Amino acid sequence: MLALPGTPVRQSSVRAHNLALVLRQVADSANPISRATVAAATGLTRATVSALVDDLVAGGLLTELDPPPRTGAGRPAAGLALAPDGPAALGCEINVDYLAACVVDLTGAVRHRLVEHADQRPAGAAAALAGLGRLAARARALADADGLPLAGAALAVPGLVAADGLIRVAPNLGWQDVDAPGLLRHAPGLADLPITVDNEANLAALGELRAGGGAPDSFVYVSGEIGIGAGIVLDGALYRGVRGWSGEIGHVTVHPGGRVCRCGAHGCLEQYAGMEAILREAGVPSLDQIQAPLSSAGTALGLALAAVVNLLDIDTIVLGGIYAPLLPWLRDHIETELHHRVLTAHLAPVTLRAAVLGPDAAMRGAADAVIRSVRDDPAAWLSRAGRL
Amino acid sequence: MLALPGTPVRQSSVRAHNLALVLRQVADSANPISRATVAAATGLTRATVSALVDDLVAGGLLTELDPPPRTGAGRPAAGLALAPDGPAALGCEINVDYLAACVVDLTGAVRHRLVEHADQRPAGAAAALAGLGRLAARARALADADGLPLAGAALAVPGLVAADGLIRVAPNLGWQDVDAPGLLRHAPGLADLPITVDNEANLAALGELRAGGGAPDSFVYVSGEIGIGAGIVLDGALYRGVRGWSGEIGHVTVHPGGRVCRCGAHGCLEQYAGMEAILREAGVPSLDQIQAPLSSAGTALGLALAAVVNLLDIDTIVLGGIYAPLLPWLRDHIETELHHRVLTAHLAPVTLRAAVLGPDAAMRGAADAVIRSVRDDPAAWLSRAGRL
DNA sequence: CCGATTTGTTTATTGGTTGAATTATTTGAC
DNA sequence: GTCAAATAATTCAACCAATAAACAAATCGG
Repeated sequence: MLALPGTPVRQSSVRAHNLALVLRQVADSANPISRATVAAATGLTRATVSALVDDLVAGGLLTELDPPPRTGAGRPAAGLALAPDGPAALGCEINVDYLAACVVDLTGAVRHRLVEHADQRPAGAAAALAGLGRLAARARALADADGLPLAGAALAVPGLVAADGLIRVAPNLGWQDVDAPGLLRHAPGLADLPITVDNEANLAALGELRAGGGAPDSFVYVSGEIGIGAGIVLDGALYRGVRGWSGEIGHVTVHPGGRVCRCGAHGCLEQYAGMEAILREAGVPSLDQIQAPLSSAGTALGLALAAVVNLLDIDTIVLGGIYAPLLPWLRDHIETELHHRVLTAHLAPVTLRAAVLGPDAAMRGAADAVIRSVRDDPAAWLSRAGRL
Repeated sequence: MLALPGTPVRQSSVRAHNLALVLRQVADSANPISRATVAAATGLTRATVSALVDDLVAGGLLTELDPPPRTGAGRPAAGLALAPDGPAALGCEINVDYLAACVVDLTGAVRHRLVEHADQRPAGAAAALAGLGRLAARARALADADGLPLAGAALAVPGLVAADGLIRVAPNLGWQDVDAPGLLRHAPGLADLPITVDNEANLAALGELRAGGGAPDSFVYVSGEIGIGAGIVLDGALYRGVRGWSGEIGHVTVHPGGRVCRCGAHGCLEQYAGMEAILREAGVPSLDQIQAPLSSAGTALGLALAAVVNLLDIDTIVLGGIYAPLLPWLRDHIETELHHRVLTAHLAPVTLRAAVLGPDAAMRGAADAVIRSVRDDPAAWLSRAGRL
């Protein structure tokens, strides 16, 4: 995608697109890759690729490495790879019982990781965001020490986030209408960085898209915590919805007329498959006693996921949060419902997978979102880097 | 969108993009519009716009009209508008009890419309497609008489269609694995035209997107017939799903453990809000006696639509097929469920609307899909027209 | 040591947009 | 009735980016 529809295209947009194309080709290659290979893979000329690579190297996004092992006759290739000292990202997360921040470099490697366990509910939003600001400042200092320039910061929160970053509701934190970007803009660690705020499940889904061992480019990520959220990835891009509130699978009805939910409705998934529901039914949480509640949780999840698959024709479901370790006990129940209720189940299978990133998924996804924005539009970074 | 991500961009793609940009600007304007206005609106130079318009006029996509009423001093503008004699499209539909074809010109006007009522089930797929071929031939003759070149044909069918146009299942026709494009390619009226096949609800949704009085660019179109399908439009584009089978809302569970559906599952929406379900409960179809079944149909619909809104954060639902005329009796029941079950209902309203196109929606949408493809990529038509 | 081979760079050409100058056509003022 | 102002559209030189083809660099195999 070169330009948004509705915007004119000039020659510079061509260059911007092709810079991104070359960068992506290098990023997607496991090993260092030569200019000639990039040219062959993209369809651009070797001359053009050389010129583009020059810009990317000058801008600190690519580095030239020792050539890969020789393979035959001819001049040896110069290896290209993402610059480990290129623009890095600050990924942050606020959740009910912890604050976290991490620094991820352009190659996707986690350079630093800071976590502060503490219940965030008593002190309120302002205190939590102030605490996060301090954590971010520490992370930033570590990045500075490594000589890493920061391209931006992203924050994952368990709630509904508007397009401008305003947190409209975070039920499990008890927050409402919190201006997170406004409060963070003055934090010492974040003062001059572009900050984005997004829903925790959305960002975790992005994290899986990037890091997940061969995640397909359309899937649904289900994040099971106290609440249940989902991140919907369609054709390799997060689908946020008209107002940014997509993925509220926790409030899909699975038993009309069933238990009352915190949201006021009856029979929401959250009341049958949320963490509290499972623990409530289990009593003492030994593995044996958790079998029965997991059966009803799995069935409820399967019911809701069947609706997702029927509506969206998704072929992969990734379970994260508490569901990832529980998947062996949930799988049969979920798959029974999927097979039974998905119209196309007999035409093509639906894959059910556990998330690979674990509890860091949202924070990693937040950082990845920033890294991805640089990788997707290197021209913007180059002109920004030129101005600094 | 200039090029698919992953493809290189050359100067010719710039031209293709800007041709589409100019054409869209003219198409979206209610009145004839001048080159200067297009330039101002798009951000392109007047010189560039002139050059692009020259190509579009030469290719038969635009025509120059008398200027709009004068407004002040200065040379009067030449009015530009879509050419009514430009490339037209053949829209076709096969449904349980009729065949239909229409010719729609570049401006979106329906030039011809042919419908043949007859139950298509007894004779089988080959006979139905042969009948459609004859109908298409008649439509094509009418287009030829008007001097309209045809850009392509699209066919709407009530079933699951694979990416290559193969009809995998059409439950209400009793079809399975029908190679519609293959059978139609040899029909006299369609011999040399590119043919696409798509699901009826998908195409009807596209029709509403174009024709619908101010349809927003993300909505769900629900097509109520014997079966219930949905077309999902996200950000102005049809979302088809990984395999093209999205929108199967008819088989979303609304009463787990409820009535057995034709698909084998229990409690599918179709069993509570499908045409047969409504008529079965109503007995004699007088308006008074239909109140009670509409109440349970509306509630079931609301339940399924609440899931759609919770998952996709859609703010508009368009009801078509039998639901359009029944909306006054359904509205309260649907809205009650939406208000009760949509997590974000109190933050932003969900609009419920009847379709404006009526029973022709799918056929119109089929034609519109072809017209849209020309409008979205005029460069392709120009080079094709040049070769002919 | 020399030809074959592959990588990367240089150079002239081409396609397409831009910006400024130019031409065309009208309104309004004197 | 003529001229100045205003707006629309076209022409033309300059520029930017990609291309193609020739060229330079570096290695292997004999």
